[in-house]
Amino acid sequence: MSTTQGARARARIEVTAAIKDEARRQLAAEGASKLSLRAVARELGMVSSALYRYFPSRDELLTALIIDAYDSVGEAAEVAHAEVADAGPLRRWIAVCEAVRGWALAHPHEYALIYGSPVPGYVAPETTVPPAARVALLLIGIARDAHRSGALTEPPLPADLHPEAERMVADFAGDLPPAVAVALVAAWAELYGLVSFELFGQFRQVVEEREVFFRHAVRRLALGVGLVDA
Amino acid sequence: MSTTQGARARARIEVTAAIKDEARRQLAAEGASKLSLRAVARELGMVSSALYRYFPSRDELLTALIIDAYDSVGEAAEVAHAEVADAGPLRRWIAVCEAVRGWALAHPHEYALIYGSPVPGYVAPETTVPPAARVALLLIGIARDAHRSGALTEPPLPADLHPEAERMVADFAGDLPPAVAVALVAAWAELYGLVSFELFGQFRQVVEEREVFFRHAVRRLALGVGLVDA
DNA sequence: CCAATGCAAGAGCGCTGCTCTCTTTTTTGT
DNA sequence: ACAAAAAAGAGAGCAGCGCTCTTGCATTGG
Repeated sequence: MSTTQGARARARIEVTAAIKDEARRQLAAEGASKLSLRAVARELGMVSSALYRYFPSRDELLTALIIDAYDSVGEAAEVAHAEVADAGPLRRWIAVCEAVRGWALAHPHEYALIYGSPVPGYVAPETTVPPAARVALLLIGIARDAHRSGALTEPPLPADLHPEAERMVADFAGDLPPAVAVALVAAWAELYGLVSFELFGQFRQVVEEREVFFRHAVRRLALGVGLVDA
Repeated sequence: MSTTQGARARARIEVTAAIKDEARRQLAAEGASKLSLRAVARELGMVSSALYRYFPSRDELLTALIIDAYDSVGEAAEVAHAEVADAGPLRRWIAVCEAVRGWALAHPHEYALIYGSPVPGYVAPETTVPPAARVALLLIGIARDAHRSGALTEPPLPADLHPEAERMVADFAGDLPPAVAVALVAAWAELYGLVSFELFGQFRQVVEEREVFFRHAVRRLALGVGLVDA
């Protein structure tokens, strides 16, 4: 039934994809704020108003690109992780972090779109949540495996964070120790601090050997979570 | 001579300030991308073209706001630090970090302007460097004081980062141990990762008790730099 | 076969940053 | 003191933007 459900439906899918492709091209070339519906339409040989049959607004188009970007960085991290799936937790952690950094350097504007300042007044719809969680799930998985195999030393946790930590465990950290859940969330945010500072130019004239610096920094993040040196 | 160097010069200073004030108002209200020269001029009762006598372009106006924002967060951090100047390094570190977070929560759009995605194609001019360094200098100063008083344990530093670390020390870290300089830079970036994730909504449904979580996280950052528990 | 639907096109609204020209006002040099 | 020069404001205008509305055409399903 879905094989050939009319030339119209097929054309719609193709045009939608073409719009996203061209929009992604412009995004990569000039950045989100220069992404123009009219320019996309022009490049595709259609008139601007026709584009509204596919995306009800510029924000909706951006949302589609955001989801794709989350999926793209998530997949890059998953692929890099799969390549060292048999290695120790520390090695896997570093592989995921370096994959995120590599993807960010290769797709700076898409990175800025998802981890930079949110478009003003724009609230990400629920649809973006699952793809956004892919990298985080990888990191959680690494910690969980380490925990199961005994290669995890619990970091300290102050008393006033116990309730919060328990909630995190119940919500998404599964069978991880609460202190590890808290440390993971912090390390996750700190990882993006490192990537963002490099990408947004804050390391200019401060860090030169960015590759080795990053590797060292994320290694220390892993140690902070409790992953032991393998 | 500079007391009354003509009504014209004084008027120019006042008008320039009024433009920046109104622009900051709009920035705080709607965000950088909605800041409009025409709207600023309208609000000030002038015509849009007149504004170009004071700022040659929208980007230049934004740059002025960026510098002010760096100074604003820098001063907030310095004030908070001065209030606990006699305390131990850890306490001072936490005070600075919490001041940054507090400022960011109070001025989200200005924070996004300086630490979010850079305006596409926009490269910050050299003028922005000194104000941007104020917070970093505070953190360096805390580490230096701790080092002098012996309250600093050197973190580990892999061999391949030694040259980079030496360069950092020569460039801006003064008499700090190289390993501390590297750890400081990383902690600095990680601090902004924590603040950005909270501000840009990545902690939604993940971290609820953001205040205590943040305090704990930056405390661990300080420990990672080598500041010892006082 | 024909009515209903989907889609593209075009015109148009109000907004934007920015430039150019023209007039008025203030400062400066002789 | 007065003319030349510099600075500032006003207004029109250009090209671009997101978005809406109406109109004609093609495809589709009953």
